[in-house]
Amino acid sequence: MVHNSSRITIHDVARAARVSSSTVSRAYTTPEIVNGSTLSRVLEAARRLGYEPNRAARALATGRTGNIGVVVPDLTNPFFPAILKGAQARARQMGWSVFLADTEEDPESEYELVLGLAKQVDGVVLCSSRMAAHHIRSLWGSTRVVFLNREVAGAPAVIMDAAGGAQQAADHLIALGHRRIAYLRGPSASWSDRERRRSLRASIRRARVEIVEFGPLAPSFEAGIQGADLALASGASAIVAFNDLMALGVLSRLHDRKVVVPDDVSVVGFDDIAMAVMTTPSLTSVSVPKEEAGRSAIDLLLATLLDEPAANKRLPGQLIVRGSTGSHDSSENQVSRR
Amino acid sequence: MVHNSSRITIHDVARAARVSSSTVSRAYTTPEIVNGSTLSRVLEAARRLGYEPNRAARALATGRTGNIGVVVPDLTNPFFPAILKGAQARARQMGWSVFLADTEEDPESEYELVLGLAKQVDGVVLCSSRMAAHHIRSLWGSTRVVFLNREVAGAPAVIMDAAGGAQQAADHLIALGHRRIAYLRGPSASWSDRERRRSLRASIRRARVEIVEFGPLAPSFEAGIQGADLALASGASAIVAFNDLMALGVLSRLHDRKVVVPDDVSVVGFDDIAMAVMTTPSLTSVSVPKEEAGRSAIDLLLATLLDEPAANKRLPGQLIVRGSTGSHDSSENQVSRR
DNA sequence: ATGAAAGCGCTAACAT
DNA sequence: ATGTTAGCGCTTTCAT
Repeated sequence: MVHNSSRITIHDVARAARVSSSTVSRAYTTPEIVNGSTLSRVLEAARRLGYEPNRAARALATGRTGNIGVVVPDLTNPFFPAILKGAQARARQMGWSVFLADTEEDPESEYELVLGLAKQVDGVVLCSSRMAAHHIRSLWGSTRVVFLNREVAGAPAVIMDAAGGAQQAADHLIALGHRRIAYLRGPSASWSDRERRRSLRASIRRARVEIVEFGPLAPSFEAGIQGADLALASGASAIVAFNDLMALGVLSRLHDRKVVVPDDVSVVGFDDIAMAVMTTPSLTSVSVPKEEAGRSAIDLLLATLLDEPAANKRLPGQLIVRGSTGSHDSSENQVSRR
Repeated sequence: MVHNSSRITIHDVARAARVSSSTVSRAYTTPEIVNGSTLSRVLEAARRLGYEPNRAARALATGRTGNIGVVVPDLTNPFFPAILKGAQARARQMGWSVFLADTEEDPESEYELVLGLAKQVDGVVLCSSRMAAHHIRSLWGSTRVVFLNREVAGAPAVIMDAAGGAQQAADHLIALGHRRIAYLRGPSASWSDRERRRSLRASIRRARVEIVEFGPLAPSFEAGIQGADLALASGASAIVAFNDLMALGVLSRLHDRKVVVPDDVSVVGFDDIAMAVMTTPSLTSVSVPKEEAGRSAIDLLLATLLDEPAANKRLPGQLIVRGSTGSHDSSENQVSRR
């Protein structure tokens, strides 16, 4: 019976504070233009009554929801919860709520999903988006979009320097003496995958090594198992996997196949386990600041939403944050990884 | 400039279909009471114009948001993303959106958070809630609540038979010959932890074993490391950890301390890795259907929201789904784990 | 079965 | 600096 939520309205507060409802409204939206004493009177009354603005009403009146969406390919991939955690925390801190969506690694449903989300949010963060380019373009009219770990011409993005990581991994393996390195690819629609392949191939020019690629593969534990077999069959002595989940699959498979010859096989994943050398199971982790990335994405999105200049800025570490407008030469985007 | 979202309203559709806006509204909310031909005419017009009801307006008019909140202690704990994934998928499938919140394992902020969420959602799913009992009670007036892995008298809940799992683990270890078993406790506010301790202690009566407890500890990898040291110092030959994350920490620590004596130490965690025996690193996983649990929680919540009887029902496997009203004797709640 | 009209709680011109 | 007035887009009596 009792609609206990948001029971008391702006009018109740107005009455209690002996002002009009507009003043109460202003006290919340533009406190700087209301008289100091009236302001405190209103706020006090609101506090006393336990008033909280009704989000739906506000959304209807302003056209802004106060919500943002975060879209990930697969929540089960440990890479994304960390990002999501950072994003959610920051959003809340700024007074925004986050809607969550999991695309199940499907580019098509990612598009549908975001389209649906668009109606309930002011903007979305697309993490490791697999969306087709033309869909991305058609999205632009519906809502604000910030990408995380995907570069799209002219779109604001937070990226984790995938190329730099791959290069670092390759150098590491080459230094260990590996001359035939297998790369287990991720999803074909993955921007990070393209970057890593490019970077890996570039290392061929820097050293006498061979890169053998397998895939595209699903970014999963199971695919890692499969990839391990492929890689071993190819005679590679080192394996670079698209992400941690695959790397773990590789490790598991190597173990099952009793591949324990010291320094024989190295495995590298790209999330937390950036360096996982089989024979030294204490993993050297070159951890990417995922929560930080999530937070940055929110900051970038909010900047976009508040129509602040969204100035191009660079954050500490290997994160690259870019506004949508900046014309950036490529050297600017190559931030070395430390 | 162009507000591309939800541009066209119910009136546009009404005009196009030559009916009143009320009829259009009815076509969406109570199609059964509108004439078949008018209905299809309206729907067709809506489709043609690409009409989508405005959620904010609907929320304002009805008082229902169409959103539900899912609250977890820590997204970084791999246990929760899986649940969340299931929950989110089911919610979307039923036309609901999910708001996400991470409490950072803090009971106080969990309460504040849910209180905040309550205004934007029709109900919440509290996963492994650490909330104080009196806060839970005071919440009842604000929003509908369904618990996941926590029993609260009279509250609807989906639980994963923590006690049964612990018993199974203990029996397993006892069968292996262990006589001094360490239990690394989880957070003190955890219902699952209480259940497991209770169940573990019960095993003392079934066999001549000793249970030594350590904690409460944070449900983290780091705490697992710490716990491993404590357990080893106590002379225990088997370690049961509150959850997978801790178990992994234990495994890591044991490895670092070169505890590799065959059959010397066993480690058991409770999430995916229900049975992880050190000397047989291929983990025997008694996986709990986490996504299924998430889905069930949504189903239960929606049933509550739709004022359907929320009949007590039991799902396949070790999941126990309970409505809020059922007076259940304890034997009913003890569902054996398979 | 359908239409007319009031109103959900808030914001945003437009006065003053 | 504050009050008045119209809506925002939908649902929902109440008529018909």
